Amino acid sequence: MTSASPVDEMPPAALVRPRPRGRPRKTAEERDDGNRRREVLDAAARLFRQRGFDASSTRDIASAAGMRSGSPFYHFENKQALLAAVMQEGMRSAIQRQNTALAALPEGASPRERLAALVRNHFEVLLGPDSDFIPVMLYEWRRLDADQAVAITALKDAYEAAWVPVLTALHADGQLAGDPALVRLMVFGALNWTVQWYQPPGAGKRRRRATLDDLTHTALQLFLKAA
Amino acid sequence: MTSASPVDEMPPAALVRPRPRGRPRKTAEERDDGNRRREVLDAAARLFRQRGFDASSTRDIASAAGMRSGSPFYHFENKQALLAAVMQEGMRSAIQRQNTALAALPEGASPRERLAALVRNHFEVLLGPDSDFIPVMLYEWRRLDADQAVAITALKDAYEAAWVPVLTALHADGQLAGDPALVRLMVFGALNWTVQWYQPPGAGKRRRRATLDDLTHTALQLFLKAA
DNA sequence: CCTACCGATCGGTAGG
DNA sequence: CCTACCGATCGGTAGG
Repeated sequence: MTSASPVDEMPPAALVRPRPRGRPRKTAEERDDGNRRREVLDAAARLFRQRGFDASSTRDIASAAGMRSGSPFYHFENKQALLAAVMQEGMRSAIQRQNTALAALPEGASPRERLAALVRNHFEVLLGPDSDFIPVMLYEWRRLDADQAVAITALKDAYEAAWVPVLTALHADGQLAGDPALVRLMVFGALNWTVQWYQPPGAGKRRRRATLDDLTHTALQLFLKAA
Repeated sequence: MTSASPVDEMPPAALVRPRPRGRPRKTAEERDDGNRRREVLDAAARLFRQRGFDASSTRDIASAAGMRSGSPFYHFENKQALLAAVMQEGMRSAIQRQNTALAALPEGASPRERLAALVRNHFEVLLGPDSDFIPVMLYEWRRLDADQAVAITALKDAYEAAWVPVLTALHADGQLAGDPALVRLMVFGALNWTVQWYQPPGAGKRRRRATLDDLTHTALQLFLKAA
């Protein structure tokens, strides 16, 4: 700009007149710092997923969280750290859900039943409610720096570790064919790619759309040999 | 900027002294417009794949093609049109390769052999030499406008159309299980996701890395039932 | 295709 | 967390 726009960040006139210290008062709960941080995180996750990291400005995120443009930087050092936080929160939540899903299985659950639980939970994490975080992790890897990538990779490895014994058992049992390392990557590919095309069965349903149970069933049919 | 940088686009001093009309003369072949356009396209594909669309500036692309910053706009109306051109060129080439691969099959090739040819060709298109175009198409969809998306979708549908009868035949034959529409999407997911992790067997091979034949073999093992 | 720019937007910050 | 702002970069263009 040749001369910085003088009304760049002026608040609405209604707010500036009786000098209400910037913003309407929030309740104690809303003003809690951790809470506001969480709102920034949620807004960032949603925008990063919808438009991508680079196409989401920190101003967009601030606005979506009901803040002024500079305020996200009170909670996060920079935009990249916000991205890393979205990914970390996504993985933390995903690992927790996965542990819960596995713990809910009956004692002597078969490898097949275990895989069904893992796949179903994975679809929930990718496509269910509050599912913006993990897709961001899957599709915005490149924006992390080396240190951040290491930290997130550790979480991702922890998440995937639960799959290894299940896939190994199925392979040993003849229900899953092919080099297990490559098979695991391809299975995750088939599952993760749903983010690109899946649309939940909403109100405007011309044809019947697939549910997450449908996806799970189809995936198991596709991958596993014996019934 | 408060005052536009005055040396913003100055050429190197060596070029400015005896006034050689900006640039060293190119040979007739290099000066051909279609050729230069192709160089822009190739540079854009490579950068869009490596860094993503938004993270690749038109200046980066110009520089990679040996041009000044404004020159890509002589060949393409804007950056988005350049992206669409990358995708179109990718699909044009992919469809041509696929037709060639199918035509090379023996007369009575089985559905299994046909699938192997399709999968192997798909890996070539995704991961082989000159494979920047299709990954860009897969991962930069969101940057297209509605009209561009329609045009590219038509090409993508044409490419995928060749798979449908093969998958249908395998399903009818009991070699492929699950709802064919969902199965097709999951198969493409498993294949397309390789872009995220596959690294070709290069010089620095600690362990032996998978070849495209390995990937093809594993994919068929994973998806198909009977031997 | 280069030169020489422009207007807009963006990430980020000092100070309160 | 808001105010008011900065420096940098970016897509794009007129004219040659």
